[in-house]
Amino acid sequence: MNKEKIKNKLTEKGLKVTPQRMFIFEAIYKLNNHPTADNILDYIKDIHPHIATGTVYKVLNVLLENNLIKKVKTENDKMRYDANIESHHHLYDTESDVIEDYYDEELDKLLREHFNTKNMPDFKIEEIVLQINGKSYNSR
Amino acid sequence: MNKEKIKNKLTEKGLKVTPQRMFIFEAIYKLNNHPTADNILDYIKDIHPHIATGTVYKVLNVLLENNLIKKVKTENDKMRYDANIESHHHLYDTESDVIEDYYDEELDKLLREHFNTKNMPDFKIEEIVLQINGKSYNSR
DNA sequence: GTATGTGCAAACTTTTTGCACTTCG
DNA sequence: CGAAGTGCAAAAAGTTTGCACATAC
Repeated sequence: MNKEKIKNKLTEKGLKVTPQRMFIFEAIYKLNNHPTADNILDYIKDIHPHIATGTVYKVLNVLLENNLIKKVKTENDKMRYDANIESHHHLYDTESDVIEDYYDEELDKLLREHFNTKNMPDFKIEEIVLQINGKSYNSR
Repeated sequence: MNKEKIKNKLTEKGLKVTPQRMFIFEAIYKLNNHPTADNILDYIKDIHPHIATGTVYKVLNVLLENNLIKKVKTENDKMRYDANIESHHHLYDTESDVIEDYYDEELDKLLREHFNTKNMPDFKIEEIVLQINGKSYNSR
């Protein structure tokens, strides 16, 4: 995700393009492992020591309100942010607290079919997110 | 869930049965709509005004560590507690922040079958929780 | 030029901690 | 009786807010 694209995303939403917004938004892409506000703050403050904590939170909230990023929460964990706004599922490693994105079109199709036949008159589904808890054996 | 059963659950885990633990645990059952710590505190303090906030948090953490209750988290929301430790899914009303439990054996079977055929060598699944986001039209 | 955004510090909310005292088993 | 639990108040985390100043458009 390059600077030009990030700039366009801000402009499309009618948001002013400020340096702070640019590098905070970039940071979420770079820290692609569902960073916490704290991760983002650390990363940013290394490069731009003068940024205010309040500004980072304000920018995160503006990006959230404009659907440019998402929030992710898991049990035993604080709020995290995700620059990946496509619909996707999460593999959650219960030991390390690492969240990995999980895509599975076949599964999504299965779910769509299941809930189409299922009659749920009281609830209008907008989105289904699977949280798959377990242990990851990734060599990292 | 009666007092005797709650008492047994504590004893089985080798936990001392104190009045505080009894009525905090009971409160989570009674406030069955995935209460926050704050909901629990309000409820308890009405009946037992002398209980300390710290004690409630300590008891909640003891119950969690002993798998007697679960935590539930959603985006845009604070931590909640759930006395229902059976595996189940959640219908999350994005407008009202209400979480309803959702059971669907057929769906669980579908998921089991799907992930059995799916080869995921790097990940050992322990539990799958669907968060179904949408709008509830429940007459309440 | 003006609406919008930022920096800063203070405040707020939620949760944890340390320690003396109390209670369960 | 001794280990474990509770009460209290202080502190730690995480996040929000208000307002003067700065900047994008």
